[in-house]
Amino acid sequence: MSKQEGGCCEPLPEAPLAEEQAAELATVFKALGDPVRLRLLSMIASQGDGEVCVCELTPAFELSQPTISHHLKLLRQAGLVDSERRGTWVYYRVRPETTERLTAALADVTGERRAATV
Amino acid sequence: MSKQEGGCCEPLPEAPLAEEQAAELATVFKALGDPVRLRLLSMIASQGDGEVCVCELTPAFELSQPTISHHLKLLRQAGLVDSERRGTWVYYRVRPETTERLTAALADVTGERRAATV
DNA sequence: TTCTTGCTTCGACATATTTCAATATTGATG
DNA sequence: CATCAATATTGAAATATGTCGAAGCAAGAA
Repeated sequence: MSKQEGGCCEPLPEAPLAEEQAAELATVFKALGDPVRLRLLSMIASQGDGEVCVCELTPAFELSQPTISHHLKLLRQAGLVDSERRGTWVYYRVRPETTERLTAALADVTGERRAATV
Repeated sequence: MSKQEGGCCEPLPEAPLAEEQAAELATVFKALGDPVRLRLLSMIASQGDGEVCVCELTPAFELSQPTISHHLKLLRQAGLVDSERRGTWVYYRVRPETTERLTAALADVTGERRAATV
């Protein structure tokens, strides 16, 4: 007799998203939670050959070079991109494993169940 | 003669993601960039009837009730959830328009072009 | 009305983030 | 070797964020 139609105030039986997973996911979303990093990622992803040199990215912003470098580092730490040095230049590319897992996780969190989370 | 295979250091011709859109998107991703908010959203989304009372959400965390309220406010401001008061209780539900647009935008930013952005 | 319950808002504090200038590092070149 | 060019790292300042306790507000009950 404690739970009827309008029933309320019973703690949810199970947490759909575990604390650990939430913390991990949050790190990635946090990396996307900045306009500069979003544009950087978009620029990297939209290159046909999948690679972009830092020297192509930096002039697209009215920010100092160290600032861009810092944002790229956060994207890298989130696992969203990878970097490789070739000669003097450093090239960044998207890491599809991460973005695909992220897409799946987003669908999961928002309730658009589409496929099992990898 | 200025752009060959190993060519570099030419600023990208066009920004794939405009500054304005990036700022908007970043707001939503920023809202997801916190473990508590991710779990809140997940809890709201995973309810069969699509609605969850705040009183069901709060006890799932070891945080003060005002803190939970604050996180819910951020989710609401990001357009991810909606709230409605019924009597003493306040119910939250997911806003599918936003989550669907977000999914499309994520695919766009990460290069997984799947469908036109709504 | 007054009381109680559920939730939000306010004010404050500690921590995190964003940004830059200065410096360091790495690799190519003279 | 010395020097230059492309990135990264460091250190510091301004701002933003997460958290709490206290106070405020709305709705039902006595």
